[in-house]
Amino acid sequence: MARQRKSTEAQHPAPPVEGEPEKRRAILHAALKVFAERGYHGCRIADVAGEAGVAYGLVYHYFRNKDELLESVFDEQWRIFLGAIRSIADGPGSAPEQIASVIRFAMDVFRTAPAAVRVLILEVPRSPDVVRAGSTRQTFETAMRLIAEMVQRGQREGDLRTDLEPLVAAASVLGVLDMNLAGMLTGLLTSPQPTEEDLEKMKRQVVAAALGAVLPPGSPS
Amino acid sequence: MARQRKSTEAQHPAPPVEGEPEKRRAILHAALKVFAERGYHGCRIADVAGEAGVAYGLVYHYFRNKDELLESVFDEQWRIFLGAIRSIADGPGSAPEQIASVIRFAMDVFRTAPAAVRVLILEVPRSPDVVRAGSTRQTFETAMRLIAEMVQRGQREGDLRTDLEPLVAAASVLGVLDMNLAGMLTGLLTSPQPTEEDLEKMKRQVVAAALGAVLPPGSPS
Amino acid sequence: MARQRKSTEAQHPAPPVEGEPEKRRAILHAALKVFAERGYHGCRIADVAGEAGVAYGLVYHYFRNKDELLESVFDEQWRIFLGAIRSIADGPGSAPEQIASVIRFAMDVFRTAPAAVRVLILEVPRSPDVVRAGSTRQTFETAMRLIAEMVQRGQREGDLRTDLEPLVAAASVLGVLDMNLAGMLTGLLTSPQPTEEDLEKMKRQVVAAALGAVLPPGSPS
Amino acid sequence: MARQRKSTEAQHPAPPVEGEPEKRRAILHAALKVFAERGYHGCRIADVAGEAGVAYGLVYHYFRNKDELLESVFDEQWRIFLGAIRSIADGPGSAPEQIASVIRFAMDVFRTAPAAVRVLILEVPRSPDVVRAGSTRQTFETAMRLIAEMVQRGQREGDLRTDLEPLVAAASVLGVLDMNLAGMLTGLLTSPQPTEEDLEKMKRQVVAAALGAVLPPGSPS
DNA sequence: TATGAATGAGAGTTCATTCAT
DNA sequence: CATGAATGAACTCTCATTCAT
Repeated sequence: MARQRKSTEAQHPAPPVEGEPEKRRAILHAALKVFAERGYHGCRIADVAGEAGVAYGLVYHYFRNKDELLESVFDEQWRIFLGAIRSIADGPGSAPEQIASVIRFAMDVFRTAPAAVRVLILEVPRSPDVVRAGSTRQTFETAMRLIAEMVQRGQREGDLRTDLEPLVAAASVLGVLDMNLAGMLTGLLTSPQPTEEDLEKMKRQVVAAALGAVLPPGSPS
Repeated sequence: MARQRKSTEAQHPAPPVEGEPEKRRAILHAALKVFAERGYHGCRIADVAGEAGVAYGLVYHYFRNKDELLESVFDEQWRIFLGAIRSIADGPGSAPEQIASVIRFAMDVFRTAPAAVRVLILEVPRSPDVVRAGSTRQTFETAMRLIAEMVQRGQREGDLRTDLEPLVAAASVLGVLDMNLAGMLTGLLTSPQPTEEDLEKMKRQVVAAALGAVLPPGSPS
Repeated sequence: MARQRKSTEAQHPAPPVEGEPEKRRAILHAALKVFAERGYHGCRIADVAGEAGVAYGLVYHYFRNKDELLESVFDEQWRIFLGAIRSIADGPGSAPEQIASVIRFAMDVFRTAPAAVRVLILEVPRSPDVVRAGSTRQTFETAMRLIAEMVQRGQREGDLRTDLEPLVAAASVLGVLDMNLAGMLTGLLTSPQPTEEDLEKMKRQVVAAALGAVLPPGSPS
Repeated sequence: MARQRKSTEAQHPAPPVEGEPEKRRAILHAALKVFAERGYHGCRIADVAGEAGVAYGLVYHYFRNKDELLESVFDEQWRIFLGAIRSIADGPGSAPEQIASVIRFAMDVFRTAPAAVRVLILEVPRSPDVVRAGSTRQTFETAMRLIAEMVQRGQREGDLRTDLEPLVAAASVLGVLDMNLAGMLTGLLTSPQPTEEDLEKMKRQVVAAALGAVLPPGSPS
């Protein structure tokens, strides 16, 4: 299982798939960048091709159409995130510790690849139905369900509060993560180019808030 | 002071401003609906005009262009939400109680006007920069700051945990709310047309999760 | 004959017709101004109404449509010019002297009402066929023919060269006038706001050039 | 020096620039025709594309927008005229002879390419400011200045009257040419499809009139 | 593979004109 | 007379997609 990643370290840019044409990678990479900068509708095929240093028509050689291109971008990014979640879930630690790891992973990725995070956080849930309904939607739900399973285990083991349905708890954890990342991206919570120290402080707080939402009311932090 | 609203009950559709032309209202109302259904880019002026039962050009009689129209929609919806938050902040109750009231208000609005919520939650951040950067952005930040002030008071009075910066705490509360609403809108957390009972249950859980994120670790629910 | 003008002095703005509604005049006056500033296609009914300080629809009360409005503007201005030419033609003086008077009159008008000249010189031929084909065209041709008649008399009386057909001679005279006025309007021949002295010098030269075109080759200036 | 033209013969349609895409030429050619027929505002991009037998969007592949397209048409036509003037100026002959050549050249072009002349004479000075202010304006002024330089030489050499400023003299020459061409175009001076003989007669007369405007008063024709 | 010319449906915007008051 | 809301046809420009080379 070459794609299985055991480490939870942020890994960007995406893993080079052996045998994948170099220009295809370039296009995908450019798409991520342009997409992050301009959003789904503001990003034109011409921009992507230009950014990739590739001819117009080549994009259509590798991708059926715009939607497929962008869905590929989503998928790739999510696959990475999903892989990390799976690794964490399969690894050791109590449910709260695993949830904290997931949050930390996401915050770490933000440090090295804010563009990717911007796409995942801000654009995914806001793309047209074609994309939303496709594999991306499924992938997003998968992430949610993986977290929900963690929660379920935590509830069984008495580490997490039981008055929240697992999916609601998972949504709450991801919501805390999402909105804080959005706040960082838009410069509301940190300066647009935060220092390492800023990021560490944010990481601690976001972990604390996310766990607070799902820990049993009387439990110590 | 007719505009001052003391109740936190959901109030939709938007208050009729006296002297405002009826057709302008119709256009605004139609825009909200079409916008919620199709998103910013999927919604064409022709659709709005059609939905409002009004001639194409009239939209341009009342609004300079598409951006301004949609910004007006945003503003109106946010103003309502903001008004509610202000009323709650100015009213009685401890910080945690006030925060719970804000969440409950938003969940109540969802019951009566899911389209409005869909627009606020899913569409606002995906809109083009013109809109994002305009008054909408400001309005959103204002909401965040109002919650942050509530948090600050709660921290002073010993009701809320002090290890979170107020803005981070506010982002976390809104994140929990946002992601759960998004989950309801997309049918992930509830059926697309949830029953009253479903909604009540969701409301309780979301309030619990949001408060959990900001209450002191050892405090009872 | 109140409209018959014996003097060749520039008379602007146009003569108030008794019984003509004041607002109609205002509209006509505004149309001349806006038209001169923005040209036929750049001039919108809204601009004219705004400039006249009058409601939108009132323009359509007094004029059937845009073409008729602008044709009225043309007509009025040309009627003035035509009236002057007729006065001159009916008055004393040899053909060359009369032609010189026509040129001087036009140059004088430019001094007091450049907007009117701009419309007559630059806008008439660029207008849509409806206008060109209408009374304006006729009026323009009338002016040409009046000059041609002057030329004819001059040829009979031995004051003007006979190797030019009268209409060609007339076109040449008007051409010299037209292009020099255009050069003044665009700032190519004089500064955009020429002094009195500049204008006097231009007047002398234009008269000299125009006459040169039609005088017999060997005649003294 | 392929582009250098020593002959003053009318050369239309425009010279094929090697390496220029065929369809670009077709569009430019169609634009000249449609433009001449309908004028700047009456000519729609769809018409041009249709006339060129080309898809709508291709026009925008080669030209940024309508203004740029039409400015290109202007420029090309003027460049040809300008080239001819330069050739004449650089060639032999006294100033009056050169001026006569310029007039004859223009009249010859009219015979072979009335559309081009219509555009240059009737449309250029009447286009929107964007165009007027662009390179076209400059080109027009260049033509004027070239003639003015001819005049200046003629004045120095005693062939032309000295009581006219060179630019005024140039404007007068071009004015005679312009108004007579306009008269021919509109059918006022000749039938709309004049015979060769008509044209020859017109040519002689226009040359005579134009020279008359600038020759010393007492000089023989 | 790779290129970029070519296509054309679609959307936003303008503005002359009408009409109820 | 006077107003300005209401209408909708027309036109420019964009951009995803195709295709010949």
